[in-house]
Amino acid sequence: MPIPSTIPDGAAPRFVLVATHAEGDSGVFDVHELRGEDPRTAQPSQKESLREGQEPAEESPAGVVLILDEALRPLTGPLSFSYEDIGDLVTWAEARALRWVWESTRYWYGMFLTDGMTVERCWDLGLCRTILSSSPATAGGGYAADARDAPAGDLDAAAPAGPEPGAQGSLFAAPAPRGASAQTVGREFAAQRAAVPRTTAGRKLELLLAAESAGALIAAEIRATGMPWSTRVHRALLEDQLGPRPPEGHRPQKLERVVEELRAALGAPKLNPDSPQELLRALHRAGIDAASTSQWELADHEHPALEVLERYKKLSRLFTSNGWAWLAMWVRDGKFWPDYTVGGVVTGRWSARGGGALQIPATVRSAVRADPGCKLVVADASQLEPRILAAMSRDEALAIASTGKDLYQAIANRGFGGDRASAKIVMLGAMYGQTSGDAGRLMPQLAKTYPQAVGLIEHAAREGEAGRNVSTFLGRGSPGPDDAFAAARRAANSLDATPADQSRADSIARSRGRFTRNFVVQGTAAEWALCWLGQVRLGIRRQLPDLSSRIVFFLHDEVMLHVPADQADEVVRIVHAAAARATELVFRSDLVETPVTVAVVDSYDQAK
DNA sequence: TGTTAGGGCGCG
DNA sequence: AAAGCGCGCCCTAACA
Repeated sequence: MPIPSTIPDGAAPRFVLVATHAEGDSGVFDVHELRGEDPRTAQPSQKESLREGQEPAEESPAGVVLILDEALRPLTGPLSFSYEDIGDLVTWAEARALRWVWESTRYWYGMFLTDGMTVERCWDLGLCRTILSSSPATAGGGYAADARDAPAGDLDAAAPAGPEPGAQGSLFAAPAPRGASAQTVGREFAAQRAAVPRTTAGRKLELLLAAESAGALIAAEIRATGMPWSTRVHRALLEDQLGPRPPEGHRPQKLERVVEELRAALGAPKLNPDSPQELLRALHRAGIDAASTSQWELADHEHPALEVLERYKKLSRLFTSNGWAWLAMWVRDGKFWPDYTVGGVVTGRWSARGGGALQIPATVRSAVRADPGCKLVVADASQLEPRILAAMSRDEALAIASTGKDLYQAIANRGFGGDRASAKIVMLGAMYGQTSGDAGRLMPQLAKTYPQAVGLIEHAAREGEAGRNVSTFLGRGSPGPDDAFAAARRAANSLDATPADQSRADSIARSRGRFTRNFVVQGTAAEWALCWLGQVRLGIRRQLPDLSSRIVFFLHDEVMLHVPADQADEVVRIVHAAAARATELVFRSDLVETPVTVAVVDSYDQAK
């Protein structure tokens, strides 16, 4: 592609804006309609139906790019590209450290990766829009409304200060066409940049947007790489615990035997143990006075059948959730393929769909194995949430407690007579809003010893109870109260409110308080983890540029890399350094320590 | 027959 | 009666 030759002398390209078409173009699909689709696996019929016109020739344009400078002035006109020839552009842009701006990293970068191309930085407009729309840090909090209501041209005029746009007028002043044209994408990008204020809050927000976008790159890379998974080991494990693979619709032998044992123990020969109703009735008949069949409830009861039931539940879980059917569905070519949704949780955590990627049970982790000559580097941020709370609240006492290896022991030693178990319960209880039991009883002591930390989460709880929103440290806003909250409050405030109305409203308010209380901590921890992950990625790209060490899994505060054995030591160093750097980036302070535990292993079960 | 709600449990 | 937070997935049961 003749990109470089079209750039004026002296111009400084900063962004590569990617869209499906220029205004007036047709014959290419609309990225909005493809969102959520995997370009690699989408059925041909679906893909083709999105193209207006003839058979999709191999040479057909896949989209257009526009090179922009810092002031978002286009340095080129919209240039069509096809998958076949975008490689030169990627090389050119990466050599200049440009940031790729697009609506969906999942879509565009997924495509790049299929063709073996990587990029270093991006701005994911879809993800950033979600953050900006609800962040209290956006100028006046009105980004969403502005973006919707502003007349054409205004958004461009409101772009951040910089060199004035050329006299010929900006491309983005044009009226919005339908679909993701370069003009639409450009206008959205300008609006998003303008929404970030030049304040401390804006600086934090910018970090969050960058981290979220980096996360999107990583999620796409994990999706393209897959997590090494040994079908052989998994099958052996299943046969060992369940017996041979049963015919469709049948229980495996060993599971069936446990069912028989359970029926005998409960004197219920036809019991279906998967039916909570039937099971509860059978328990009652056997003299077990339980209110539900959950393991938590049954732990308080004593009966020979309960040990059998527990064994049944464990094995049944393995069979239904991670058995042969799961293996056939989700493991291909020796890999499990996690499909992440970046920012899929309101707090900013990732969610995942398909295969339960974020719930891989300990029982099957031995099937996650490094290739020959390779290692898994498994790292997790120890006791992350209380450390995050210490940092975001600037609680000096808790910061001091964070400098040891074991935060809970340090808390125990100051205020709880050295009792680690109690210290942990009360700390977790404080972050989750527990009021009962030991957690509730010890709370006053925690509040006295760590007033800043407890004050922060108590304040978040009060805000939530009052129906107001809270925000993470970097500025991700919580969702507002739901309809049930408002309805309950209306009912409680009405003239003929009953005590029941009042207690219901109180209950819902407290529930929201627990949510907002936890939101600030869980959400800020997610931001830290995202920065950590981003720094791990950058470290690998820069220090091990052959890209054979790869991030293959991410789970809230844990990351796994698959690396050549001779790179393992360097990766371990990178992972540690990235954690320290993340803390500096987010909190601009190193008073609180955020140590990570790193294991170099051959299989996942060997980590911790 | 297909959809939805809720119990239960895996992960952090 | 109230009950520590956030998820996804499997199952049954209820309902259209």
